[in-house]
Formats: sequence, C-alpha cells, structure tokens
Amino acid sequence: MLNPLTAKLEQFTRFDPSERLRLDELISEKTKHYARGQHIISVGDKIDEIHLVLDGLATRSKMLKDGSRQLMAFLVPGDLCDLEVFVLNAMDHDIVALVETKCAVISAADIEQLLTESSNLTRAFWWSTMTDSAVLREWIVNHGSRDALARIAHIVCELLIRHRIVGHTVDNTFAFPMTQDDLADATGMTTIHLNRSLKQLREDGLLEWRSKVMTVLDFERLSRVAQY
Amino acid sequence: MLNPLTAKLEQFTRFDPSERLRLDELISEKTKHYARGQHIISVGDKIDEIHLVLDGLATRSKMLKDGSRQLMAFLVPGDLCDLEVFVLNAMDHDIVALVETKCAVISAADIEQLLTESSNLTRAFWWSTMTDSAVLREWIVNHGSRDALARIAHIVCELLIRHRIVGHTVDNTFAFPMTQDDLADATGMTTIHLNRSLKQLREDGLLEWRSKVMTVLDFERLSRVAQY
DNA sequence: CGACGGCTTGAGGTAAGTCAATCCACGTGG
DNA sequence: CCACGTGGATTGACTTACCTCAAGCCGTCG
Repeated sequence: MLNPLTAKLEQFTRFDPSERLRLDELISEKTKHYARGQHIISVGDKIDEIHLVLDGLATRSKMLKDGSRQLMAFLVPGDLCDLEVFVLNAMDHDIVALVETKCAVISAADIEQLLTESSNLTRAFWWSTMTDSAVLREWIVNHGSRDALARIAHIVCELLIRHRIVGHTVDNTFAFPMTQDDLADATGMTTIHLNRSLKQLREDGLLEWRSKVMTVLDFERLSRVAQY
Repeated sequence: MLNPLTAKLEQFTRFDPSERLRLDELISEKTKHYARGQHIISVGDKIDEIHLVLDGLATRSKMLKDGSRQLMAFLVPGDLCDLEVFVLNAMDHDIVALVETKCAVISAADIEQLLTESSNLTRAFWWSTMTDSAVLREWIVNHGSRDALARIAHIVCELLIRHRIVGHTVDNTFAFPMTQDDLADATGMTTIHLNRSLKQLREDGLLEWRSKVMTVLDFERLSRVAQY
C-alpha cells in the first residue's frame, strides 16, 4: 500500500525504490492532527514548514468582509497545502480542516534538500502544482458557466476521481465527510438551494450521500450532468 | 524601459545585469503575431515552445459543449502562456488572442538551459506560477461570492494593477481592447446583463470605457465595490 | 430530557437570463 | 460621397434560477 503522496505523484512519473523510500521518510517524520474547523494555516501566516494531508479533508478558503465564505479547493490525502510559502511572503488564504485531519509536517529545508537531490522529484512536484492550477481553472468554469446541478455533480465527480487516484474508493463509494454548508460554500450557492439540488440528484438516481459517505450510483449520467 | 517580463519578475526579486541581459535575449530571439480571435494554443496541443505576451491581450478559455465560452484568465504583456507544457502532456484549454497580439516564442530547450544556470531565475518563474494560481483563486471567489457589479469592478481593478506593474498605465488609464462579449464570458454573465451593469458603474462615476481605453475614475470606490 | 447542529421544506422576492429590437460606428464597394 | 452591411453596444419586456426569511424536523450528545 503506497502512501498517498507517492500514489499521487506516480500518476506522472515512476520512482525508483530509493526515491520511494525518501518520500516515505519525509512524510512519516512528523505528523499533526487537526480538529474539525481548526485552521491548518491562516491568512497572513509566514511559515517554514510544509503540510501534506495524510488523512481527512481540508479546504482552501477565504472569508469575505460580509461574513460569507468561499471555498476554492478541497485537499484530500496526498495533497500539499502550502508549497507557495517558499516563494510568497505570506499566505493569502486559509487552510481549514473540514473534519478531523492528519497532516505530515515537513520542514522547508528537507523539501529543498529533496528538490536539489532529485530532478525527477522536482518535476513531480512541479507537475503537482500544475494539475492544481488545472483544477482551479475547472472551478472557474464551474462557477461561471454551469448551473447548480452541474456544479454539484462536477465536484462530486472531481472528488471521486481524486480519491480513486490515491486508492481511497471502493467501487464508486468514498468518504464525503463535509457538511452541506461546506459544499454550498464550495459551489457558491446557498445551503438551501444546494439541499434542493442534491435532492434532485438523489431522486434522479445519480448519487447517494448518507452518514458522510458518498456513492455515485451512475457515473456515466452524473458526469454527463456535470459536463465532466 | 524594461521589457515586460523583467518588469514583472522584478516584483519578486532583483536581477543582476547578466540575468537581465539573458532575459532580454530570450524574448527578442523570435516573435510571432496573432490576429484577433486567432488561437495561440489550442486544447490538445503538444508543443515544445513557450509563448510570452509582449503586446496585446490574450485569454485562457474553454469552450463548452453547449457552445458557451468561459474565460479563466487574461494574459497581458509579461505573462507566460504555457509553462505547463513542460510537465503536462497536452494543453487542457485554449489560449486566444483577443486583439492583435505579439508574442515572444522561446524554445523549451532555452528555458531549461536558463533554469539550470540561474536558481534566482528559477525561483522567479516559480513565483510567477504561484501568483497566477493566486489570481485563479481570486476568480473563483469572484464567481462564487460576488454579484455582477463587484465581479466587473474586480476584474477592472485586477487589470489596472497588472498593467501598472509592467508600466502600461498612465494615471488610471490603460488599454482595455476586449469586447463586451469577452468581458461577459470572463465574468460568467450575459452580455446584456454585463452591459447594464457597466452602465451603472459608468453612471456612478467609477469608470469610463471608450474606444478600447479604460479609465478608472475613482479607484478608491471602485475597489470598495469590488471588495478588492 | 433538552439543546444543538445539521438537514429539509414552504412561500415570496430579486438578480440575472432569454428573446427580440434598435442603434451606432465602421469599413467597403458602387 | 452615399448606400449598405456588419459587428458591437444598448434598451425593453418577460421568464427563471437562485436567494431570503422563516419554520420544522431529526439524530446525537451531554
């Protein structure tokens, strides 16, 4: 069983045993637990450690002055939270645990070391940030051009695939532990409208979401609704 | 007068004369002109050259099956179009010239060379992709949490600042050569609604947009409307 | 048991979309 | 120099997706 970071990066490249070992060491050195709602990183933080989600679910989010909140990404096992602190002065958004979440904490020095010693790994990290950008662009399309049903369907499809990549699915069932409020803030709609739209997806036999577990009943049709 | 790439990257770091020279060479070797509407890069393209906007205006965009179009970013002078081709197999979106646009074309090999010879430049490029991601996140907030007036105001503020950085503003006036259709596709609303909202911003004395030139009349208030 | 957080439903309001004209600036050809 | 065509901007009338306010429900935990 691969660790989630290796599983994710091996989508892009193949590592030799020494590199795998290196990655395993890196993420097992120090871990940290966050309670639901706890900030892993806050706006303005200047940090010299990198966080990697090992277990649980976190989100990149921004609070607006009017009190509303917008989620901009979900962080699932295998995702790096804050590679940007290498080059940016301070964090421009929050990273918050949506459920009990376990992170590996890696010192910036260790990452730097790793990047200088293996260009293969450097490439893999670069690839990772590029795919993150691709997901951000997809969210823009989602919010700008799709209606409520499609937006929800799209996020469900995205998370299904991302969980599958790191081996966290059984058939089309996977952990979906966020609240409807969280999902509403992610899709940019009210909880109420989200709830009604979810009901429709349920009644159409596309998915099932009970006790923090999501089951995609008909991926074919769901992805069509999502224009995935 | 700095070239726009150097001007942009020097926001983050300072280059020594040899590095500046290197950048100047890089972008003057080969240039290419694109007509309005022409694709600089298309979905699925696998290329081994990097494009840098020198003059004009381009956009990252996706066409959806239903014929609608979503813009995901604007590319102004100094912006790299396609660093991702280094690590991604193929482009997942189009890059289209919105007006007559001039690009520098740099071979991937030259970039690789540059990156190995200067870690300062490597950092600067990395910083550039990170700030691009930050803008993408801001667009998500824009589309998810702000109404029409705020979305428009926000994009105007963003482009004002970005033009200012590369020295392409006079007071608060800068080139804004896109059509209302383009801006509507960027903000995720209909041209009609965009038009009416623009009218309101105009009548409120916040901006003026005539013959492809934008003037921000009251940045203070405009940025307040935009929650910038 | 009561309190609480999260989910669900109803009724009514509003921002934004649709469809359809009209207008205006411009470039082109007769 | 005018007639015309074209693409973009503007406006009107009507529809709709989504929001707001408000209440009720349901499971869980102290």
